[in-house]
Amino acid sequence: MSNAAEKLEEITDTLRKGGARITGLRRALMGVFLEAERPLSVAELSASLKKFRLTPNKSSVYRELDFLLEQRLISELDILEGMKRYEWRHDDHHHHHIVCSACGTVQCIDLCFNEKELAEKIEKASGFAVTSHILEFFGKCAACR
Amino acid sequence: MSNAAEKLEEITDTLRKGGARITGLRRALMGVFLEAERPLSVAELSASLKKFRLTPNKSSVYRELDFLLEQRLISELDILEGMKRYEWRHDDHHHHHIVCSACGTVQCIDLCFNEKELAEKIEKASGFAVTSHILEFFGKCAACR
DNA sequence: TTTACTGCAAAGTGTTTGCAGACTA
DNA sequence: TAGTCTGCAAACACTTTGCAGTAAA
Repeated sequence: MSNAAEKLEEITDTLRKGGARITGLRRALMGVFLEAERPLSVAELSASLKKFRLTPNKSSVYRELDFLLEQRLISELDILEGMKRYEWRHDDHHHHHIVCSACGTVQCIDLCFNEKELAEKIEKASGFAVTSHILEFFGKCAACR
Repeated sequence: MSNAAEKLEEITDTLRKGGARITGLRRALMGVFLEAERPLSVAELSASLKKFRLTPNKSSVYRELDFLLEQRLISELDILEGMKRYEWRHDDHHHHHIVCSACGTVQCIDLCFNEKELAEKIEKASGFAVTSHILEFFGKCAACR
């Protein structure tokens, strides 16, 4: 399906209207993100970019990630790895992750858990106003078991 | 209450029997942890140690944390801060945290949420065997609102 | 042509390691 | 005394920054 390609064109148009330029790195990075179904580390992103015959400097990658974060096109994830991961904000769809402690892979999962109820309880009990949360599971993936 | 002091003596005895030595840093660090009711960063730990007139080298602190982790006396927490936090394993009591994005403080909270049920669902759906999880809330604490 | 973006090198964090010396038991 | 622990300095991994040059529109 060319759904990803269409989406990419739509986004680049918007970005251009905002004064941004669509460089090879930018287009390629967005392409990688749009196809990925899990959060990627900077190392994984750089590796994927090689498929586009791009070997950008790591500072460019970090700067591009900052840009995409500012545009709220991707989000940042930090889970006990000593490095961050980034994932496309597909329709801003909230979800959680399962992290395999054997192979290190991070996958996305949909879950319904009583988050609103919990946030209310917390606010009543401690006066803490919850604005967001993270819920991540660790264990062994099917392949590693 | 001298509960903490008693507990400390009990632990040091056990550690000594295991061949470990109870140095000033070790005793002080355990003291800080036993009194803390929230996860502490290395910087916070070092600051607290000054109260015991101790200004240990940071590598000693990290090594001591490794030791306490090995002994399963503390646990490690990693949440979008670019640094780790450590907390005493009070009776190995599982709990979660609320992180204030204004002042950066991390507090512990007790919660009952359907974690076992969720783990089962995940296993059925993806074959992923869940062994642990983290659930952290972000927002503004009562003092910062 | 304008100015957003890039590469390079250097610096900044948080953390780890090797080694010689200090201190607990 | 024996062996664990410590301080120091240097190295580490990941990330950020300054600056001069490149390229998108």
